[in-house]
Amino acid sequence: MQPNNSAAPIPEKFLKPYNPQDTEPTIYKKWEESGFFNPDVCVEKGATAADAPAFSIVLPPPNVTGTLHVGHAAMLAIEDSLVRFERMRGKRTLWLPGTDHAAIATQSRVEKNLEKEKIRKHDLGREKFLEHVHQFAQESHDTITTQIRGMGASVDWSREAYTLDDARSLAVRTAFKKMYDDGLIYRGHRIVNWDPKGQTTISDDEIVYEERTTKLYTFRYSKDFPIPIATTRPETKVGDVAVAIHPDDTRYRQYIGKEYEIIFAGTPLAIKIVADASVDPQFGTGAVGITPAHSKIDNEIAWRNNLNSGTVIDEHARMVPNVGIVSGMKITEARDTIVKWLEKNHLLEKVEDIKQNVATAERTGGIIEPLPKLQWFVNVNQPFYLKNSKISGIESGSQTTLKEIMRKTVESGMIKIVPDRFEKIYYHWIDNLRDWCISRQIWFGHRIPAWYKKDDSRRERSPIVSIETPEGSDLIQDPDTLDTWFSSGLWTFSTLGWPNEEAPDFKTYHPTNLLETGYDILPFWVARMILMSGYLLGDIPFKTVYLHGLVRDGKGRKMSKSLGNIIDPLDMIKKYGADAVRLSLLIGTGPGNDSKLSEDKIRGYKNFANKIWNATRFVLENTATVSLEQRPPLSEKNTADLEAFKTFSADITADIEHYRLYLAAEKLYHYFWHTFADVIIEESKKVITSEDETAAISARWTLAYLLSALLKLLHPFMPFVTEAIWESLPENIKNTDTKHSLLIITPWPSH
RNA sequence: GGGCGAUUAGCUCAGUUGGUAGAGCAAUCCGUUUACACCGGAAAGGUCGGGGGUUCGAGUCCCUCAUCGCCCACCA
Repeated sequence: MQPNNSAAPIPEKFLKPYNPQDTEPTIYKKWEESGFFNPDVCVEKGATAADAPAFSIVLPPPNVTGTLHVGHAAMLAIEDSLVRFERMRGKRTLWLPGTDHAAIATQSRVEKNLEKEKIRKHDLGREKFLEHVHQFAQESHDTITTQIRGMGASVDWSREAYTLDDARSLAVRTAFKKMYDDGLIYRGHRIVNWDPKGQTTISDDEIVYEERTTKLYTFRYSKDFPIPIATTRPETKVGDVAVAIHPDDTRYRQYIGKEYEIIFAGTPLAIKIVADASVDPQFGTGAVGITPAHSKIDNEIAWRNNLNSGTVIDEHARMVPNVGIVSGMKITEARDTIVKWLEKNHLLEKVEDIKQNVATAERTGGIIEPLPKLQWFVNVNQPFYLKNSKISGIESGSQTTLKEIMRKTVESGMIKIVPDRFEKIYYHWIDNLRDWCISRQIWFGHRIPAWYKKDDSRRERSPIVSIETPEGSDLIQDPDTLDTWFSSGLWTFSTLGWPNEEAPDFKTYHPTNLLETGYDILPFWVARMILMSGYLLGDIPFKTVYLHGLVRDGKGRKMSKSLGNIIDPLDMIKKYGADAVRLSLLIGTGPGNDSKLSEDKIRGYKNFANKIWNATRFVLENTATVSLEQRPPLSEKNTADLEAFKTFSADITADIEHYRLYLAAEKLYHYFWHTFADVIIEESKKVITSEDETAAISARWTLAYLLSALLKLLHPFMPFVTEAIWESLPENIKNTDTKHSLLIITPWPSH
C-alpha cells in the first residue's frame, strides 16, 4: 500500500521550520485566556478535582529596579517546570506572582537617575520624591511582568501581589504591632552600621567587606602615659575613654583600675585602664584604646566596664565641632592631622602596613561608620510564649525565641533544604545572628507604624504603635521606613490573605510546598521567612527550599555591566525562543551550584525544538490511519520499545519529584533525539514500507503513541513548542482522557 | 581564622544508592534515504587534579596534599 495517506493533510505550519517568535506570544495568550493558570478555574472547568491535593509556590518577587536578568530567567524556568508538572498531575496548583519594592535598592536607583538631571531628593521633598519612585517602580513592574510572560511562566496573574500594596502593608503593620507588643521589637540606642553616603543605617547583611592595606599606628596618648596602643584609626582616639588589656597580661597588670587625665590633640580625655578577656595580647602592643561610640567591640567592652561614651564623628563622616585640633574636619583630614600631631610631639612609636577588611555599603559603596543611634530592632534572643505551634520540638504555649524557631524548623526536618549542605551554612548564620536593625532612614518603603507626640520632637518617649493611624492631630508618625526584608519575610502568607487566617487561599495553600531561590539570599530572605511565619503562625512557610546557583557567563565569570558579558534573557528569547532559553538554564544546572551559560548552548536547544517539530511532521505523515484508542497487536520490537519507554517515563517522573530537573530535561532531550528520532523513527521507515501489514500498523501506532506521550513529558520544560504541536495534532492520535484541548492541563502519563 | 564547593575528552558539563567512562559544542571523514543540513552516519579524543586507604570492584566512600572559586567572621 501507499505509505502516505492523503486523507489527512499535514497542517501547513509543519512544512516550515519551527518559528518560536511567531508562535510563543499566541500560545501564551491562549493559556492566559483559558484561565488554567488559576487553580480555581481548573476546578470550575473540570480540569482538576475539587478535592485534589494542593501544590503551591510563591514567586520570589523580583525587585522593581529595572529588568530581569538570567538569574531570574533560571528561577522562572525551574519553577514553571515544577508547576506545570504538578498541574498536569492533577494537583490544585498555585504559582503566585509578585514584585518587591526593594526599598533601598529602588530608592538609590531613582536617586541616581535624578542626579543625572541635577535633581536632588531633598529639594523635591518626601512626597514629590516618592512620586518619582512610584513611577519608576511602576515602569519596572510592567517590564518585569512582560518578561515573566515571555519566559512562559504559568503564574496566576489574578493573584498578583506587590510587597508595598495595601494588602501587604496591612500584613506588615499587623506583624509589627504584634512583635512590638510581645517585646520582640524594641527601640534602642545601639551601635549601628551607618552609611554616610546613603545617609541611612543598614543591616549586617548589607555590608560588603573589601580588603585594603592600611597603616597601623603605634603611639602613646602622652609622654607619661604608661601603655602604648596601636590603632588604624587615629582620628577616633579623641573619643577614647579607656585602654583595655588582657587580665593576665603581666606587662600591664599593675595599671588596671588607674585613671589618667590627658590632653590629646587639644581634647581632654579621661582614660581608665580596664581588663577585658577579649583583648589579644599578641596583637599590636596588647593594649586597645577604647572608643565606645565608633566601634562595636569597643562598645561592648565599655558596656562591660561601665564606661561612658561620647560621639566624635557625625552622620556625614566628619568630626564633631568640639574635638580640639580636628574639630569639624573630614575623617581623612583628621587622621593626617592627628598623625602629624603625634609625630611633632614624639608620641608616634611605629607605623606599619597591615591588611584590613573595610566594611562598605552594598548599595552605595560608602564606608560604613559605626555610630550609636536610636533605631528599631528585632530581638532574636528574647524569650516569648508561642501560643499555637505546629513546629516539631516547640510545644504550643511553651517559651521559645526567634532563633530557636529558625533552628528547630530545619533541624526537625520540617523544612528540607536542597542541597542539604546549605543547612550547615544556615545554622552557622543563625549562630552568628545579632539583633536585626529594621529601621531605615530612607523614604521609600513601609513607614514604621509608630507615632509620637508633636512636642516630643526627638522622639524620646514611648511611641504609640498601632495598625491603623491613631486619632489625634498632635501626633506625628516615625519618619523611618522598614528594612525591605521585613515585608518580604511575610511573603508566603501575606500573599494568601493573612492576617485573615480564615482566608480560603491561606487555608488551602499555606504552608507552601516549595521555595525556589538563589543560594545567595538564604540568610537574608529564607531565614527571615522562617522567622516570621514561625512567630506569627507557629508554622513553617514552606516544606522544601530548593536553592539554585548563580548563572555565570561561558567563561565562568559573574555577569556584570562593566565586563559587558551580560546575556539578556529577552534578547535570547527573541533569537532562539523561550523553550531553548529555558532548557539551556535547566540542563547542566545542579542545585546549589553555579552554572555557565553561553549563546552556543542556547542555540543547541533551539535546534532541539525544531527537531521535535520535524519529528512530529514525520509522525503525522504516517499515522493518519491510526487510532490511539485502539491498540493493535504490537510487534516484538515495538513491545520492547514501549516497555523501555515505560521505564523511561517513570524515571522522568521520579527525577522531577526529586527536583532533579537537570537530569529529567537532559534525559528527555537524549531520548527524544537519539532513541525516538534516530532509532525508532528510522527503523519504522523500513517497516512501514514493507509488505508486512501487521508490523506496519504496529509501527505506526507506536510512533503516534510515543509522540503523544513525549509531548506531555516535554511540556513542563518546553511548554511553547509542545503546546503548539499539540493544538495541531489530529484527534485520532491525541492520547488524552479530558475534554480540554490544551496540553497544559492534559494528564501526566501514568506508568 | 572557620566553613563550603570545584578539579572527568580541546571547551562546557552530566554521571541519581560504588558494578565495563557519557553528552553538547568544536575539530575529522562520509552522506541528501518517507521528517529535519536547525540533519544523518562513522571514526577520533580521558592512567576521572596528585598520593594513600577501604572493597571482589572506586569517577563515586575515607584520609591527605595541591590549585581555583565562594561564603562567614574579623584584631584594635
